Amino acid sequence: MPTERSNLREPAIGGLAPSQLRLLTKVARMYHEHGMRQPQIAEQLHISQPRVSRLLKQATELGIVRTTVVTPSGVHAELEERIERRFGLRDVVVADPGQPAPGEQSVLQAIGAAGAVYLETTLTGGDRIGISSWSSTLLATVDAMRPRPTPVAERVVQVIGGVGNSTSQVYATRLADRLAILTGAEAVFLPAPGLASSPAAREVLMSDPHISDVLATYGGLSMLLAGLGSLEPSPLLVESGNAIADGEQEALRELGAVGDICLRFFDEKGQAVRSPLDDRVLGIDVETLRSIPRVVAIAGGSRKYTAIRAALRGGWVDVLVTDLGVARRLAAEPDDR
Amino acid sequence: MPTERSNLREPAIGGLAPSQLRLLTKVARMYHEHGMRQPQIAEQLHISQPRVSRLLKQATELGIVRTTVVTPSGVHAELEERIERRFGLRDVVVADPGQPAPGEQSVLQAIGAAGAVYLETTLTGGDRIGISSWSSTLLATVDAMRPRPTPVAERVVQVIGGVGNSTSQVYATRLADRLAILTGAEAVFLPAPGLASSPAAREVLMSDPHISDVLATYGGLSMLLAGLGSLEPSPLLVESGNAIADGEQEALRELGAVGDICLRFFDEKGQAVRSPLDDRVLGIDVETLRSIPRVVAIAGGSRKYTAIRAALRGGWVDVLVTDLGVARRLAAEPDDR
DNA sequence: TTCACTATCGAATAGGTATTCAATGCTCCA
DNA sequence: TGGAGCATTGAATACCTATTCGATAGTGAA
Repeated sequence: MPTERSNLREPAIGGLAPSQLRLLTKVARMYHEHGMRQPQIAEQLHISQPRVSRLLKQATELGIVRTTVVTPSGVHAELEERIERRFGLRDVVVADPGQPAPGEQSVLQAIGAAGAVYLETTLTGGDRIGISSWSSTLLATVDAMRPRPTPVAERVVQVIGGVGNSTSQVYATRLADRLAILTGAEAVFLPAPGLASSPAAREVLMSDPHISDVLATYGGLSMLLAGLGSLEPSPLLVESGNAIADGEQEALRELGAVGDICLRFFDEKGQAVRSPLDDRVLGIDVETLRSIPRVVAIAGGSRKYTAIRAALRGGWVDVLVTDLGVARRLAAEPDDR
Repeated sequence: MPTERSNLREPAIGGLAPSQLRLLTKVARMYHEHGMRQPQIAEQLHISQPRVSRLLKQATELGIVRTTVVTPSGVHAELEERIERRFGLRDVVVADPGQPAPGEQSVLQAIGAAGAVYLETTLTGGDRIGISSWSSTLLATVDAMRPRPTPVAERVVQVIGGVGNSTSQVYATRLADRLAILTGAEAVFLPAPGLASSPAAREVLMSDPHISDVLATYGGLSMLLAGLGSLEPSPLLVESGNAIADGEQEALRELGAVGDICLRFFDEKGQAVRSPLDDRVLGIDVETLRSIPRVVAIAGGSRKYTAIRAALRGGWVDVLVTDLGVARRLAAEPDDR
């Protein structure tokens, strides 16, 4: 098959003579269909290995070799990519509750499972994880995780105090505890309410070494696992004794707040909303939060849509785990950047 | 690297959890479509480079990533021209499976890839495409298409209802859906069975506005993408629950039918064969079908030879994408016009 | 013919990927 | 409960591929 003479007039498809095309297809077949290595092909055709490489490249450019990725049904790769691009996220995971109009419970379960898988595959060791507590979404996530015998994280730190009465405070630390057990990490609790009764009370608490020591660890976090709060009443918040009084919620809404991450509120555009509440929150501050390399938000359900969108717009989040419904709406958002 | 597998069904969820599939697809797209290097992907997804390599390998094995070598047009130019002239076609594309005696799977892949290239090069925008569903050939075609950044078609319309059980009905719409996504077009589905249980049932269905609205769009199609059916049992038809009962097939054969396009049957000479079935088919009718400016048939394999020849003789088709074996036989046909 | 320019080629090697290997976890059976 | 056997993992690395770079040949103008 070696060389042909350079024919004068040939139809020339793609700017190339058919003889060239035949060589291209031949090499492409040997490589892609017969699995031959380039040196083998080179030897058989009496050409050099770099030449084979160049021919293959050319064949790909000309579309003679085409590689396609078929998205299996039930996987929403395009959707995820669109959201990643639109909001500049590192990773998006879309969980499919598998029902046309899923209830909150199904959504919770779906994103919980997806979040768990995400953590299981991406926590490989050494991470210092912050976890915002009291979110039923995070609870669902942690519940769906399988215990790892080998430590896959160094430390799990509670970045927000407990909320509400002492019962739910316990519950808040439980989340951090569970995650720590599951990942084999050391757990660091924040033995304090998430919301002090006054700025002064917060100062007092923060001067307690038990607490300040914990706060000092926030700077070294490599990852934050957070739920997103919406300013609609959430079942859990209500249950846990209305951490944020109705009046305060109202005030926040009037300031334009639509949601929060770790009790730091933001408006529709994702801009931080300052409020008197800020000085009573016992937890990670905005600056430290934003300096964490990987902030993973797990949140879904139409009730939280506005909050999720705002969090993405404001760049509060690097990785989002959400449900199909929210994902579709996010993907349909006009690009406002 | 053995490529030979009798993988005749859908994307092949090889007993894997959806979350696994999701990751496979994600990695595959990052690598093959976005051209990212493995270390990059590893970093972004917080997994190790060897893992990325293994995931890619697995994705290839599962058929999520498929690489095909397409015969560039022009290699078989003479053959193509001869068939065009003999049967008065607008265009013929001959795909070379590249093996002396290719199995159905190789033929499928070859003509699928060739069909994909044909579509990619001839769809330039504004087309309203009808697509006949449930054809494994069309599936192979759509699977081999690369996504286009700009929309190249206006609308993709399903011109035949689904066939068989509800599972394969979904599968039928998926084909239209995929094509719509790939071309950036709006998808219009026909939410109905392709074959009603009785003429009366068909009437009822057709009076449903969801369905009649779709039927009304058939008149404006600028192009039809169709498979060709032969009256030999096809693996897919059998699998999807014998849409056409054996007895009916037999009856059709006795009427002289050798094949169909969109469930409209024709005999050896390409003449339409009227049968009781006609009044049960929910899809495009013969007259509308024949008025479509460009009917592209993608079909190959010796099993379908008689049907293909008949379709050409009857002038059902303007463009044919087929395999080398069929092409050679077609070119050797005596001119009987 | 000569010269300048460009295209093409292969040796060397940089770059990227797949595999090996040892460690560890899981499953199943005694 | 213990442990044999199999599966999975990432670090190290062998392997394979793509690119660089200098050499050579073709091309066209003077």
